[in-house]
Amino acid sequence: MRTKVKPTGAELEVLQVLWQAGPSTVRDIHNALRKTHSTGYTTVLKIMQIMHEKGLLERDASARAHIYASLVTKEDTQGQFVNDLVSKVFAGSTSQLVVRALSEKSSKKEIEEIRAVLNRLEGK
Amino acid sequence: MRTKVKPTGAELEVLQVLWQAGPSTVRDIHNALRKTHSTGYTTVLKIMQIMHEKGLLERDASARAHIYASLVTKEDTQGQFVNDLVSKVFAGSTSQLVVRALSEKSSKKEIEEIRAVLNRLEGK
DNA sequence: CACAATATACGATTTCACTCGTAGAAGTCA
DNA sequence: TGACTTCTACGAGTGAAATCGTATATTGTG
Repeated sequence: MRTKVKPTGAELEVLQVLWQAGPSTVRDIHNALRKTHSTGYTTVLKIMQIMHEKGLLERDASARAHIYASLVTKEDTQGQFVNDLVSKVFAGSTSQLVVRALSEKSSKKEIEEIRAVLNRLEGK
Repeated sequence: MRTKVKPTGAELEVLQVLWQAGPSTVRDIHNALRKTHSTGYTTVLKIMQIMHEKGLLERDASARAHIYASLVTKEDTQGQFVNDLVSKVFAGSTSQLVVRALSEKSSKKEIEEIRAVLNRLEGK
């Protein structure tokens, strides 16, 4: 059963860091995001608190600096976004999404990667 | 050159109707949306006025009931959403998006459709 | 012509995402 | 201990999206 909560843009960025770095403090996340963004510390704190309320993150509050961890996987979340896009923009057709994705950007390397995925799926 | 304005959710629904039905009045759009939604007439009107201001729609105001038409194509708009998703959720990797899309839903028919697209892109 | 129906225009409201400032608790260290 | 630093909690403000009510103009109809 998949989570019903779809992360917002800012929440997604927090999740990206957590997926990559594992359980982290607000300070950790803020430092990671600082490299590309200019959001204040308390902003990140607030977002993570809300994510905790929503059930996106779990929190270990035993230390002074709470440690947050993601409760949703990268795969599930990506799937959520894909399904949402397919239903809202592509009338439910996954293949239409793929067609559009391929005609937007299509390096030879990516096309080969995708062909390999297809072969794997069909081989079963 | 592609438009920079990304339609919102409600705006997208108006566009879907316009792409399918061609130039229409607010009444037309509202009737079409009524089947699945329960938004009031003036809500649709307001949204379309804003879309006109944003440059998403053109408007023929010569008759009393203005006739609106889309200024953006379905293909460009779909591409906008796909590119946005790829950059925000898939770290810029189109193939990762495709992989995820295929593992979410993958009927045999859709896989074949996608393979056909790949063949066309690669020049066979 | 007068009335009802229907159009646009405009503004107010609500909700949500995001932002940040400030207060106060809890550690750090000279 | 006292002065900093670094946490969390909390509330408030901003802006965008979406909603709808009301006013006013125009059209059609009896």
